[in-house]
Amino acid sequence: MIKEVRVRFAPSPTGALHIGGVRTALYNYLFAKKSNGKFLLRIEDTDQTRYVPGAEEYILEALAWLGISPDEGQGIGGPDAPYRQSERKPMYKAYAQQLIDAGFAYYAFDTPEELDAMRERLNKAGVPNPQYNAITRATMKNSLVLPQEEVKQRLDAGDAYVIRIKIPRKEEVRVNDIIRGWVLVHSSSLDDKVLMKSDGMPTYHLANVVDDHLMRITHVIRGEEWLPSAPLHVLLYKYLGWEDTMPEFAHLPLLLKPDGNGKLSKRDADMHGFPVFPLQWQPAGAEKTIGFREEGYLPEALLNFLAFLGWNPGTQQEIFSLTELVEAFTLEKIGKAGAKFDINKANWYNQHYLRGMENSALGAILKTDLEKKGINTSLESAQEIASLLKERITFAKEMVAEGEYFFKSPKEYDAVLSQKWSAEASEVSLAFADKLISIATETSAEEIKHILHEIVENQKLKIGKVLQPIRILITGKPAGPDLMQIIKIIGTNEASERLKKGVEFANRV
RNA sequence: GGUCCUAUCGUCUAGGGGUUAGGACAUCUCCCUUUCACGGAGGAAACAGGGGUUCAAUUCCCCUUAGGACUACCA
Repeated sequence: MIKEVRVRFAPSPTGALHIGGVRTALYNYLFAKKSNGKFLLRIEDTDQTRYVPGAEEYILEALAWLGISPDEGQGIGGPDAPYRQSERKPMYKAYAQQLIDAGFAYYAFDTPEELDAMRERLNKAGVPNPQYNAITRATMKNSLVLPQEEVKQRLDAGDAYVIRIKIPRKEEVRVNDIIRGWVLVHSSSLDDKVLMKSDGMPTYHLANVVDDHLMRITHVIRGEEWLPSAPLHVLLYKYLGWEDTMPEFAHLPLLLKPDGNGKLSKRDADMHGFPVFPLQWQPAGAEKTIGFREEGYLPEALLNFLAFLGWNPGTQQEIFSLTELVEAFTLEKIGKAGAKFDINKANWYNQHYLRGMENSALGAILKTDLEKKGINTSLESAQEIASLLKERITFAKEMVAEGEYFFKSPKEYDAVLSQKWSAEASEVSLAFADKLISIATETSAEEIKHILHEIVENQKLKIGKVLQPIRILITGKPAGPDLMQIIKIIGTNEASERLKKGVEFANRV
């Protein structure tokens, strides 16, 4: 029987989920579903000082909004609960002890001051990268150099200590990455990383290896920033005796800022005026940050966009539903190089998916948006307006501003009006206004068009000469959906009034 | 500085020893339309540089350059 695929998304609850994290979650989800496996959510909250209330709920809500909720994990439950590392605290200690007993780890009693002093001393001596390693540990206060008696004494006395991994002096460590192939690192460039902190909590390194093993994770799919510590993790699997079941690794290319280089940050996003968080986020006492959801991005658009940032199916198809993504996804097709975050493309995807939305859905959105502005319309009318507007917007929320003229007579007229204005336009507008007031309310857009054309023909004019000025008179804007439809919707009386008022204005200027 | 990763149009990318180096976004032109948008047609636009290997390198190897990540008792 083939082992079930199990992957995890393991964010740390230190704030809102970054969009890069969202993509990592998405790839994990896609891979899990493609393989008929499980997608787990584990909360990595071993740093109690960085814990932010609400962050965990935020993560769950964000994944739910996108439709990539985990199968097991924090907030869902499952066979390996608890899924919050702070609640798994006792388990780590046992494995750390196992490592010490086997001689792969040791106690270190150095104070932060002593560590600083060591680094400073080494810096002065010209060592560019001071490390607690095979060489320097000989000069520090740890169970490798201190007399056994003193170690026991300190331990019994409750002295603060950490547990460090004992990195071998000379050993080639190999990591096989699905995306990058073999990565070789010499152990001499690694340092004796802390495994257990003095507060009794494990560090990420120990916790993620222990949990991934206990949770039977088969593939670790995470950001490239973890690649440098992957050799350490490989060593841990080996020292813990779990080499045979060690998960496979896939280190994802980073999401880069749109201009220049470097990891995409919130600052970059703010500068360019787009979100980095899926949902809005408001830390206690701080300012609210808007998210993709509030900005008006559709989940399917964001997902499609994100999926293509670093991955490509190898075909010409660019539009993929979540189900199609699952079907097409493979880790092998993930690229190696970082991808710049181009919000333009995201907008295009959004526009695309928006156009695919039902008028009824769009109409409902427009109706509530209007209500917020104190304007009431019927759902039918909102739907009709939405159908006219949807081809010319990127976000649903733009409908209110774009279609303002459906509800309000224009307060000002676009400057194009004065250029296009003429005695003929004035005459036609007035004649049209007169006609409009005399016809029945249920007159169709087609008939209204016919009436206008008749007037224009009688004057021996071309429609193009007068239509744009008339449009501006009625809507205030030089562009928009079919004018006759607009007139039909706002009503012939209203249109007539707007025309008269507009003509007066235009002739004055 | 050290370790590791990376390098095809402006951007996301396909491709791969011999191709007119393909697509999408953005951009430009034209068509459609009363306008804008949508849609349609077309254009401009790329293999970082230098060495190898080879009959042949954008593709394989090395170096350079550029960029990035990591370098905490943070994840």
